[in-house]
Amino acid sequence: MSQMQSVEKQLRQMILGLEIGPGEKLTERWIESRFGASRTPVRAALLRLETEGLVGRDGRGWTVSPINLAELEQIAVYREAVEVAALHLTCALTDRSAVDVIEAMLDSCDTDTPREEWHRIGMDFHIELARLSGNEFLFRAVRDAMTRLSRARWLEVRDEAALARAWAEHRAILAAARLGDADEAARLLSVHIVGSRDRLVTSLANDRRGLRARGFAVIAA
Amino acid sequence: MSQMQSVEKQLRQMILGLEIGPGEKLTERWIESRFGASRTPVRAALLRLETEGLVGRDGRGWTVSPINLAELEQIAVYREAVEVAALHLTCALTDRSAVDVIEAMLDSCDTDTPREEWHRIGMDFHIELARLSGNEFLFRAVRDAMTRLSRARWLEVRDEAALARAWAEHRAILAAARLGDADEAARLLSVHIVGSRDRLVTSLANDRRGLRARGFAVIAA
DNA sequence: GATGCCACTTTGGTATCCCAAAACGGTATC
DNA sequence: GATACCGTTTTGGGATACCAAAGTGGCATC
Repeated sequence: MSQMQSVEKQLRQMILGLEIGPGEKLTERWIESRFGASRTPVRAALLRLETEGLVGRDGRGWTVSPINLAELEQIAVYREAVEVAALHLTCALTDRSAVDVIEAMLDSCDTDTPREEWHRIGMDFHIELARLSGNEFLFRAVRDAMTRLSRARWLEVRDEAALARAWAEHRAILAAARLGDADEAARLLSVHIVGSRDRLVTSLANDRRGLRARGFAVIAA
Repeated sequence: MSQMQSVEKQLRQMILGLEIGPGEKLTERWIESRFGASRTPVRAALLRLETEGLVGRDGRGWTVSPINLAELEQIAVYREAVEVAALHLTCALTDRSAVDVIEAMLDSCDTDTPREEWHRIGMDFHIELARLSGNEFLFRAVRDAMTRLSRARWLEVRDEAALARAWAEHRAILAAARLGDADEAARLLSVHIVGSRDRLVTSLANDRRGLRARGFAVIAA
């Protein structure tokens, strides 16, 4: 793997894993020494992460994107549009057996499963469901949206009740999709996305003080 | 403006204007000498254009993305999802007077207007309409989708009848939006997008031979 | 004439150097 | 103690040097 890909991957992982806090300043030289690469691949990685919305410009320098509650709300609307469209396509397929694979993903989580797994699979559910549509653009849109939501979702995953609820909703969506009931599946998906957004924004707004205390920049809605 | 932005802008313009043909090979050294910049800004520009889908990797090197009919069809589905969602938001606004500005854009085109203007305004109609929604993600999705469609649309703009039809459909969409009739506006928009896609793919499939003769790579649906 | 092979060239990936501008820090001044 | 000023350091943007690998062309061979 090229250095550029390596730096990009590791830096993304650190940002998404909150090892580098939202709002934190980044310098190309720090990344360079941290990962043992020269500035050329570092700059390439930063340019990519910028288009993903994970880092941004702060004047002349670089900053890890803050958690932005207004942005989270807009992403939910965006997700609703693209995920519902993808789900309609999937329900129109004659062979919808692939939903079983996604159901198996959900099943693989139990009480012994670490938080990181719940977090990842909660996102992959939506991403893989979108992939089934066969539309590359809808798929990428969902994947990119989930990436942007990833950091904020670390909070939701700490709430057992919210997690159980999300999994139940995921299963209901799959059940409707398996039957080919596009309208019902889409309705359930919309409710799920809007509900998740509300719970997420509410708990973030409540925890805002705590997040700030951890040095995380949080921008209000 | 930085060299990077300058190179990116000029290269994008050359690609979108078909001055560099779809499928053509690019070397960093050629771009470097063509625009009088060093490889650093050239590289940054290529990385950006790659995320826009205008250039891609061909093994180790760079290639101007070919015209891909299958991709055009998928983009239409994606556009339909995001543009309809944006239009619903716009129709829900209490102040929809901004649609008049968009109508004025359409009015500015007459028989004396050069093809380039029709082409640009035909895209801006959709982009600006999405911007009215106030949702940054829907807006960017539409803008990026139109960018990807831009090159293929050069063909449609040569067809007077198609142009007149598109403009009439644009006006009908605005009329429904002005009244706040979201469902009717969305229906008209869907019909417009699907119809445009069909006409575009059909004429591209027909002209495929001619395009190939001009050295343009065209990938079938 | 077709084909395999080798030397040379070109190319993207990387490291490093230079520069102007911005950020920082210390000091003198009020 | 606050503040304005100036020299130093740091930083991102750009240019260039170097390298390994892929590509190219010509020559020898069959």
